[in-house]
Amino acid sequence: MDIKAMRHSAAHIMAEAIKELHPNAQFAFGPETQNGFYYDVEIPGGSLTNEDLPKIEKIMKKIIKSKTPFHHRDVPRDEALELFKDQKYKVKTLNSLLKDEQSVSVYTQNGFVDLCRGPHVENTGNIGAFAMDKIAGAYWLGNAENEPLQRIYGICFATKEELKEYKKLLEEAKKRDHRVTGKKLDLFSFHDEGAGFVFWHPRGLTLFNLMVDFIREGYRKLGAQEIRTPEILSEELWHRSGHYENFKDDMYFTEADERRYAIKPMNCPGSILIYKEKLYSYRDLPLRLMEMGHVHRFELSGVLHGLFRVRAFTQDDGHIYCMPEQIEEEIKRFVESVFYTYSIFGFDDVSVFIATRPDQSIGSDEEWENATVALKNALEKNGVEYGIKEGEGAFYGPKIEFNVKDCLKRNWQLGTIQVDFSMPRRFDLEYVGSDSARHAPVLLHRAILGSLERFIGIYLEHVAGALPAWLAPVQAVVITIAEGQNEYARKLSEKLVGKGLRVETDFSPERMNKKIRNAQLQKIPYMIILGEKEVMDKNLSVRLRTGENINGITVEEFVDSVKEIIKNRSDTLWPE
RNA sequence: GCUGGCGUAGCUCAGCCGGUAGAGCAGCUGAUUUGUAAUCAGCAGGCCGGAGGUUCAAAUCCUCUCGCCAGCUCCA
Repeated sequence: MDIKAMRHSAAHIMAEAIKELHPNAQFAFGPETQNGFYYDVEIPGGSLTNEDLPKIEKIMKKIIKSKTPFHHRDVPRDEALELFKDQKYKVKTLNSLLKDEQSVSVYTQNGFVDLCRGPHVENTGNIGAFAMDKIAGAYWLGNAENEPLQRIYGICFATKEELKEYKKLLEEAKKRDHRVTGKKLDLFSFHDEGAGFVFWHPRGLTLFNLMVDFIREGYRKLGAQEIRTPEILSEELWHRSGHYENFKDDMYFTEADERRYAIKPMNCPGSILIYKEKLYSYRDLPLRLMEMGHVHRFELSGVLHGLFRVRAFTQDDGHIYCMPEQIEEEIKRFVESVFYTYSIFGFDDVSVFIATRPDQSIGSDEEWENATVALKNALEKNGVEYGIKEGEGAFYGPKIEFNVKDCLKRNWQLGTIQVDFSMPRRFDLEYVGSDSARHAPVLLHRAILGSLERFIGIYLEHVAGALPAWLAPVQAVVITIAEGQNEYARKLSEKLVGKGLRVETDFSPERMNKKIRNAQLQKIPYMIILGEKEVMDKNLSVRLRTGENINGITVEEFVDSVKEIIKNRSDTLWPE
């Protein structure tokens, strides 16, 4: 059965139910979604509330039970205008989107008529499992200047089992919320004094820095050299780069000595200034620079969301200056690096897209065409399958996007590599070719994780806070059973720290059980339990976070095993 | 930014058709010295996000403001 048709049909049934409750309800659009459907409605002089959802659901069930057929017919536009004369949004649609159509498609069930292209299921009985979900605000045509509407969401699946599974995933996602994990594991916080700005706590910053180390290592392997550029640069620079006219509303500005400055929302202009420091030969290219660039963007208050959407973040931002014929090779190397990096984090389901020219953009048609073809060629020659995202490129050039699926099957866009012919021209970038003439290099913008902050949020949810040994801010905690072992524990801990491990001790006057519980809640990978026995035998009893016990090993055996796990960036805690 | 909801102890939350605040956990103190996810008891802790207003009286009602949450829109 076509799940899309089913969900879309469910939207019609919901509309019929709403019309039963509110005969004068005005319906806008009601499409299917990834997990169900919604319908945008306006209740003249009133509104729907959460209490209405069960009522709607009840009526929908009745309609489904009736197994009423969906009738399809094509009617002339004039007739449709008459038919929908009481539905102002349908009339608007007929007079805009469908204004050139001779006849339009109409579906009817139970006397409820809707302007709709279809397709639909045969009858209302063909709806699998559904549930009303929530009510949210929306606007006609998604524009806040237009009429406010209410978007009524439902979820719908072919079977009850799938619906149940989906609800379980939602619950699981709620449990894994990185904002909660961040608080519980004492990683980061947010404060009213700076909405959208992350405060990294000691443990969170340890994680952050370990991530940075790993990314740096990857970029080094790609032959990139790290730079750092200022966060405040003159406003004029941003006019030149084109960022000002495209994003001035989303930028922070400041002033000093009567000169206007912008807090950088992007790293490329800074990198470009370094490139312009000297004249490069074609032999120097590709020149690969990278920067852990801290950028500020004045995001709308309503979009802020934990680490996912912040107003200041760190990009693993790379800029490659190369000749056009080098693009393919650079993309090839980058793609390999991206897949490798994601696999280390346990993201094995990666999809690739090419995003093409958006409405608001700079550069000539020819440049866009060339750049887009270059991206396609690079992917095709490397056997990478990809989809197309029409009009979703950057304003200066097309891009390849890398999406991963996490363990809850949610999609996240992470990495990107973008071809840019525009910026080099705007900044008069040059290199001397083998023909002794000066040419403009191509600029490739690339990022593997995109935003470190956002990636950490995604990853925390992916692993539910249980960080692998190589990333755990505290790798092991030494837990004593009685005070008598504290001195020995202190020495042991110091020894382990000396070996390069991140180890803490728990000397709190609590029982061992409580200390273990606390360590478990902190998701610390290794708990070293010290009692009289271990002190006597000079060996260790290790409890893994998974609950498994490794008893009677020497300190050396422990260190070697953990170091091997860390070196391999393994997601298991103990060697096989 | 827009629509709707929310803001009470360090944390999670109760109290809210008005009569100046409560629980659990965490913290502190004392007792307990304990073998793989919470020992017991006591103590302390809050200008109820901020500013105005209504009222004899405001955590509770109203206005504004800041922040958070769910969406919309946006994302170089």
